[in-house]
Amino acid sequence: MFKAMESHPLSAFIQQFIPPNTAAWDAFFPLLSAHQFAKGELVAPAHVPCDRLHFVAQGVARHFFLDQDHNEITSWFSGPSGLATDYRAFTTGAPNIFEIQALTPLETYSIHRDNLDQLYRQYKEWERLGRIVNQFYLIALIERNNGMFVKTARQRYDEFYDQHRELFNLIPLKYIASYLGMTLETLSRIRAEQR
Amino acid sequence: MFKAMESHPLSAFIQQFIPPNTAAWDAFFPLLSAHQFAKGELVAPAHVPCDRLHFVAQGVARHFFLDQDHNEITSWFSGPSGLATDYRAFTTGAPNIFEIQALTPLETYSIHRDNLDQLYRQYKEWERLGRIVNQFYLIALIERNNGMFVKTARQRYDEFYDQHRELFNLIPLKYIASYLGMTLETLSRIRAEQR
DNA sequence: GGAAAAATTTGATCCACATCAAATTTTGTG
DNA sequence: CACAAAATTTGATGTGGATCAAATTTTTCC
Repeated sequence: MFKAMESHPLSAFIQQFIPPNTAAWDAFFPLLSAHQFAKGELVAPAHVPCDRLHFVAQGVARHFFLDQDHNEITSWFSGPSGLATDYRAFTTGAPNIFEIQALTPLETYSIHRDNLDQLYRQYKEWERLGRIVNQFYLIALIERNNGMFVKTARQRYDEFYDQHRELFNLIPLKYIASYLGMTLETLSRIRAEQR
Repeated sequence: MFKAMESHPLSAFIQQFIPPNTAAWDAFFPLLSAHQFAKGELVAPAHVPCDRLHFVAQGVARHFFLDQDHNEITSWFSGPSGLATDYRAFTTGAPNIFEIQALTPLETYSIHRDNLDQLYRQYKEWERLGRIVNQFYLIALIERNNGMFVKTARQRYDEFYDQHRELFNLIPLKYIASYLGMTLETLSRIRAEQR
């Protein structure tokens, strides 16, 4: 399927954890399906059990859910090497609460839950990769949490801007405002006073 | 050290993931140290690299950090089977940002990072346990995050009260207020209008 | 290229919750 | 027990950011 396995879009990511050309390595790639999503398309519809884990190879997606007033709240952005899946739904089998939308043309590779479970069972290296990826996201979330309460809208914007300058001019500000827990108007005013 | 391994305070927890009386099971218990902390005591001081993972056996601890104005922000509570460690510091080797304080007399068992790494390397079952524990906390945090922004102070209180009634009358309200992202006064007024 | 749609800005007003201050109740301790 | 310290409540006032309403700019796409 891929002549040179090393050239698969996910190789660089996996290689951080699993040595190439081992059994654990080779077992993975044949299990992947490739997907393309147009800008605006949904990777998975809401309220449906979700059994594929999508790795982003190209593009940016946002995770969002609907609050009690049916406003869309953006909770995460995923770029290359990120995951475009409601992780809770995928791991627990519960229905999707989060929807994932392509914000640019999006290219993903997905693996079915059963196949991933199989990898976990068969290869210690995959358990390890799973542990480390979970750890990575856990720590990222702890940091995001920290003081989302404590910081002013201004501070949250400044930190996000420093970290993710590349997203501005690529995706609409309304999603960034939502992710940062403020209205579009507040974000606009913060950016105006900057200039 | 423990005559009947099954009676160790962590047995019930570990048993969910690892079958008793296997090599992976037996390897664990001799690596633990027991600790006692008095009410108010710190499990680990801030800004010091932290190399032991503490499992709570008895009591309640809080995780907190200092914001830019040197206010203590409570970010998590740990009861029995919970972890009383700055997980980020423990896993990455970075200095502690979070401090952990015993809110009641606290009993923990701790394992050194090197020994845990050893278990991970030696036993697939431990990699698996690590993966699942990470997954569990990740999902818990995703749920906490969800809409901490979106919900009113009132809603956050109601949900927390339903989930953790046992903490009220056990620990001071100021820590709960901080965890819920509101002032002590606001929490008090919410509780007053309830009655 | 030009009209429609989407995104962004700007302005006026409002409110949930913070802040500051003090009284009251509860808890811990010599 | 007593009293000092800590916790909680209650009151008065202030404010960051929400909400509502348009105007303006940018993007999309026929």
